[in-house]
Amino acid sequence: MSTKAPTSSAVRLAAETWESLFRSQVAVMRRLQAGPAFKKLPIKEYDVLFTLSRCPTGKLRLNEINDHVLLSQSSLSRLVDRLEKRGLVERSIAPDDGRGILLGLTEAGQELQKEIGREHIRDIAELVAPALTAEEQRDLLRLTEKLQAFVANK
Amino acid sequence: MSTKAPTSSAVRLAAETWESLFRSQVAVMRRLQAGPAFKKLPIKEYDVLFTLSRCPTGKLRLNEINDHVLLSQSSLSRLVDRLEKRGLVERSIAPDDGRGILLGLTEAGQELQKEIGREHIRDIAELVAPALTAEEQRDLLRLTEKLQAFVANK
DNA sequence: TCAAGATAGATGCATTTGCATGTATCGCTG
DNA sequence: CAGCGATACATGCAAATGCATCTATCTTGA
Repeated sequence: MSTKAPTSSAVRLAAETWESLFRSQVAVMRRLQAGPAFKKLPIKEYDVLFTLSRCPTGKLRLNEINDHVLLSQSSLSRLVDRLEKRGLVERSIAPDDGRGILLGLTEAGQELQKEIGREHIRDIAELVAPALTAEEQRDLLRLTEKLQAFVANK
Repeated sequence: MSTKAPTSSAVRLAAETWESLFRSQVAVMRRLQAGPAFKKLPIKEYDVLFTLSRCPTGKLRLNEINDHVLLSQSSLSRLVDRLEKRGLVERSIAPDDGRGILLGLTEAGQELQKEIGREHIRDIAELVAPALTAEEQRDLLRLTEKLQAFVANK
């Protein structure tokens, strides 16, 4: 395996790249979460509904969801409590693992996700589409996917 | 001014791009904040020290700092309280605006920032540098800067 | 120049978060 | 197959966060 020391310029480039990725995410997120759609439901809670809506089976384990969001396990547990109290999701015991909890959207949860989602995707498009050409967006998509894939397997 | 309606594929591309940018940020941030350096100081508090350390004058207004972080004004105010109580920063009144507060690093704040910064930049490099080539990193840097610049002036 | 609205930052209070820990189930090993 | 460490999720509690509001200062316009 390769263990050559990184040059200081390589370290600097990586740091600047991350810094810029991070700040751009902050700038975009700030705008998005200020949108009127997120008066109904905080964006972090929406994100869980969204994640469930994208899942082919319609149900996900809490630990799988936890990998997608920047929240501790206990915070996610209580966030799901809130969603459940509002009747937007339902917990059920994972059939293949008695410790696990499967989370699924209720009818009301699906509807609210779609409703917020329509506004949200419009806000995203207004912010991102005019900032970068289609080709630049495809590049950015590819690079962030590659970065994420690497980080996930480490 | 141009007001042509975006095509649905353009909307979809923008949404996927943002989603990927966001998830990659979550994945990287999760790793970074788990680093041992952030036992000493939470990453959000470090970020304020870092921002101050990068500033040519060494001092910044609270509202300027607030633009860089994903925190409400009141949360930043109290975060700065904590930093001040630990002797890492000092508040002073902005000379040109009696309402404004200038924040600067103390000696101890500079030292702690450098100390954490050394570990932090190493973690970043270990995560980002092997994931993307130097050219890819330069592309990602350029694209996220462009996105951020657009969002900032909107 | 002074009154009215705007802006910067601080603070009370309810909500959200994370850490440490608890409970239950799983999987492995002897 | 019994026991023991590991894993999944929940919960008590202290700390952090955001919203609404407050105070102080600035800016504008009559």
